[in-house]
Amino acid sequence: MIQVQEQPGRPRSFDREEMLDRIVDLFWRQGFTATTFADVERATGLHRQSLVYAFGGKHAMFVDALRRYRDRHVRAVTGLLRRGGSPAENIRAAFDFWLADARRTIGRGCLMVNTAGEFGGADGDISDVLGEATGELVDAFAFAFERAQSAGEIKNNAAPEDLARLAVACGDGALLRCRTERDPGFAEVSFETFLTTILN
Amino acid sequence: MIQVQEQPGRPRSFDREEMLDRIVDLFWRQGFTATTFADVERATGLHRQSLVYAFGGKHAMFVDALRRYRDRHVRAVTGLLRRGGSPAENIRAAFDFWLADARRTIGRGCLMVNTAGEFGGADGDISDVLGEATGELVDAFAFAFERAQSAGEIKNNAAPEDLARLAVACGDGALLRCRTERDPGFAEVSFETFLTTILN
DNA sequence: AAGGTTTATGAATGAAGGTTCATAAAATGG
DNA sequence: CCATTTTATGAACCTTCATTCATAAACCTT
Repeated sequence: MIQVQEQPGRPRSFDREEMLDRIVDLFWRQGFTATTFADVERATGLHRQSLVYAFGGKHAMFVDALRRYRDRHVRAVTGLLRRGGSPAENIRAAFDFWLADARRTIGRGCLMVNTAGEFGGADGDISDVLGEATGELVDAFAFAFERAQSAGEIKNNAAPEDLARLAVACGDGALLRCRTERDPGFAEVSFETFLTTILN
Repeated sequence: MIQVQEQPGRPRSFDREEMLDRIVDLFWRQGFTATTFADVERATGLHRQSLVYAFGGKHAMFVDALRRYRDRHVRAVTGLLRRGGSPAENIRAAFDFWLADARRTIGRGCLMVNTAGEFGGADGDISDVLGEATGELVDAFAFAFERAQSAGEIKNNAAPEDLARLAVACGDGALLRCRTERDPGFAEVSFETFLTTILN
């Protein structure tokens, strides 16, 4: 059971959130099935049972990690897209964020993308997180594209939601390539070509 | 050991290629790790040891399946792109092929994309097949884009190789979405938007 | 200080799954 | 027809791995 230290009892000797970050990295690198409890023990320095107490089993732990990844990475991008100022600049900033992330995490790609490939629609909890994250991303891009069109920053007159889907498809596909290749060059070129083609 | 029936001996009672097609479907649906030998036995109706004789273990079997998928699906697309006639039409035909495939194989996406997400660069044999397939695809798109530019069929003057990478990123990202969602609408919109934006 | 509650640690459990062994069957060649 | 080779089938094996049990430790409340 997942406990939250409301009742008296021995206090937790570690920072749950910090450990969750390490677990995110682990799943990000290895995927769900390839990651064993022994791996998590090694990465966190915690005992197996402590992990169960804190996160409640491997599957629940993974869903937690996925949600945290969404909070840290996906919502960072949507935040950029929903800023004020120039929407075209925000769109560029979103892709730049992805690129910076890719350069910092060589060989990992995107946990959402990797998980989609590994599970597909087989697992309900996981599909929910993936679907929500994609929806948030598409909505944020659509918001920015609509503003960009209104402001006359882009000529392309396709529906903002359609442009948004194309942007997400391009992003996901490029980040997938960042998982198999150690060189983010594919993503750099894809993004740059997308931006110069769509923006202006 | 993988044998080829050159020496005398009891002949194989099944069609190896036909069974490989069923195995491709299985891995395509479930991925590598989630697919068990019992699953393969069920899908093929063969005995476990017969599978080992014919394909040589789970890993080798998967690599075989991946190569077959490349032959059947990836090279179908590159074939379209390398046809004579209108390169713009060929490019559209490539995306149409992907769409038709997606409609026929709901919830599966693309085996190459799924595998990239599941393994990343962890496995040498698999990475080789994935890398080769991506390379062939990018080259074929670049070939078509270059011809399209020369023929004046598209205005976009970005480097053909760059447009090719963008096309592949868009394709992969959309097919990934076809794995998590049962509706290929995301891919339809992404492709259509890409084509109307890039082609003329 | 004592009871209750939560965490820490070590060990055991039990199932799942890929691989291998062993024997029978079916074909070819001399 | 016998030897050899390959496939077919059933069973056993052995590792891996997630889960659970059991006991000690730490903290809060009364």
